Amino acid sequence: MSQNAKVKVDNGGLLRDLIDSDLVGKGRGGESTDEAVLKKGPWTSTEDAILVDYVKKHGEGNWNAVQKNSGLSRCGKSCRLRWANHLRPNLKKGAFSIEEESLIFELQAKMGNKWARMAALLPGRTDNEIKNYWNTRIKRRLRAGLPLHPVEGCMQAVAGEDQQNPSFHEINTANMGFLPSSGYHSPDVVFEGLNAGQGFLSCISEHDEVSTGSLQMNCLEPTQFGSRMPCMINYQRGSISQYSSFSGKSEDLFSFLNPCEDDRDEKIIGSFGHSFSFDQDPADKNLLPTFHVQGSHSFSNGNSSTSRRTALKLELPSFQASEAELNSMWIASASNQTLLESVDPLIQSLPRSPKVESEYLSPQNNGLLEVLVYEATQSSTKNQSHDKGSNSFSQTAGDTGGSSLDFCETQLDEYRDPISPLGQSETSIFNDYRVSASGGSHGDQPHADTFPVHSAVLGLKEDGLNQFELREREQETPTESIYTWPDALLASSDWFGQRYGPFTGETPISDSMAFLVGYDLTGDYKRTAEA
DNA sequence: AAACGCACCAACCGCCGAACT
DNA sequence: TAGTTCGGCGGTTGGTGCGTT
Repeated sequence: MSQNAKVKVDNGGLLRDLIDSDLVGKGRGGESTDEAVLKKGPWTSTEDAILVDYVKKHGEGNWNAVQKNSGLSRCGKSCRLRWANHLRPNLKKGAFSIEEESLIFELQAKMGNKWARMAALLPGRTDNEIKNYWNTRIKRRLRAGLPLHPVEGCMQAVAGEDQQNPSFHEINTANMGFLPSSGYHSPDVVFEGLNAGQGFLSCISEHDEVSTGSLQMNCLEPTQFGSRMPCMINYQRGSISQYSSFSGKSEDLFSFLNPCEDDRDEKIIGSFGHSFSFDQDPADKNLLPTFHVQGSHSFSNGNSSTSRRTALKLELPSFQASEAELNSMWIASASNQTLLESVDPLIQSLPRSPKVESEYLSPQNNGLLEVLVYEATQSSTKNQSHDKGSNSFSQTAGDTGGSSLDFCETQLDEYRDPISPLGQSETSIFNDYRVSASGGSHGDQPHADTFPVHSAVLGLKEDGLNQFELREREQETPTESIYTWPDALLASSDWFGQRYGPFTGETPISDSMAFLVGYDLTGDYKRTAEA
């Protein structure tokens, strides 16, 4: 039986068009052959109809049989791809929703380019779709000189991965979307002479001897933000110079922090993949340096002394950032009352709902999510509506029941597993926020200046915000905490404040974020800018 | 109006692992 | 156990439409 005849049997009338066309059974010379040259190129509606019809009859799978049984001059792979990406039911067409985009960021930061796995967590989306989206986004961001991931997202994700994989550099470059080395080399020393008020180190308490404004970032070049792990440094109250003894080793791995003016010759040395903390002995006031392997999440917050203390956790970018961008990042945090110190206590007070962490609080979302919000608000609201609970971040953690992404929770659990590095990566940012038991009586009180920003990024529910704000306004004394810098601050200082201009009530970002969290950010941003 | 660049998307290609013989 | 087949995955390419110059 000729191939065309077989086709007629399986597909009936559908075949007539196909037979008349040049799709089936024609070789290069146009003559029909039993060994037809498989067609390439775009699929026609006729071919689609044939494939759909075939799958309806025979089900998915055994794709190589499609060509034999249906007469489609397409290879099995092509059939499978066409079915999976375009013809199968329940495919979701159209632009990605903000919810989906944020999930893609999170998943990409965790998984790398595991598009198929991501697609499994995004109902109706295909791996090809996600891949295209990401690649397009990468191009756009690279051209704009923007990081592919929010800082913390990279850090946390890679930090977790690094615990398992001995070569986190590979993970970084492979999974985190770093710039190619041709454009930005990845030096061992990736963070040097950070300038306070310019970027990633804005989490220093105002009442510490090392104020935010006393830090100097001497060198901020894109090349210095190579594909490396973030540098995390915890220090306690006291001059940084006290810790200069730590600078002796592995300088090639260490980055340097020059605490400016009065401490210019003194450095905090941190290494990527590791962290130092300086635990103060309450008895002799000596600082007891401790070394923590990053990923252990055993920063000094866990066993902090009761003495008055301030801690800095420096989380350096593991990806490229333009100087201008970095500069802008610092601006918002240049004041004594930094964004970071303000919002960090908030994190400590965040509800620890896994759902919240997953859907809203994921470090991987921070930063880019704001951009997404911005872009979304700029382009259209086609994917969002205020009362569209299933697709809105304004919903609370407990309100996500209708979300199409709910089912992802189960599969995402593997990434939350506290044993899993992924799980750690997701939760560590929160675990690291601890308030000193003594000292300020209100150590758990967040600063009102910026926590709404943080909350916005983190997706806190409105009533929580108001509670925080009320408490904050009742107690204005500075907090004593181990400050960790969430990437949300990047978002607030850079993505919001600079890239899109100072926050005003009219900015699309503030509006959109207010929309997302049901909170008016205007006043908070104004305060921050004025600080 | 034409040329150009860019974004987006669909599809292909090569590799790999699992299943099967 | 080795070879083959098949399906899946990720990287890449090519086509198309749109905006800009």
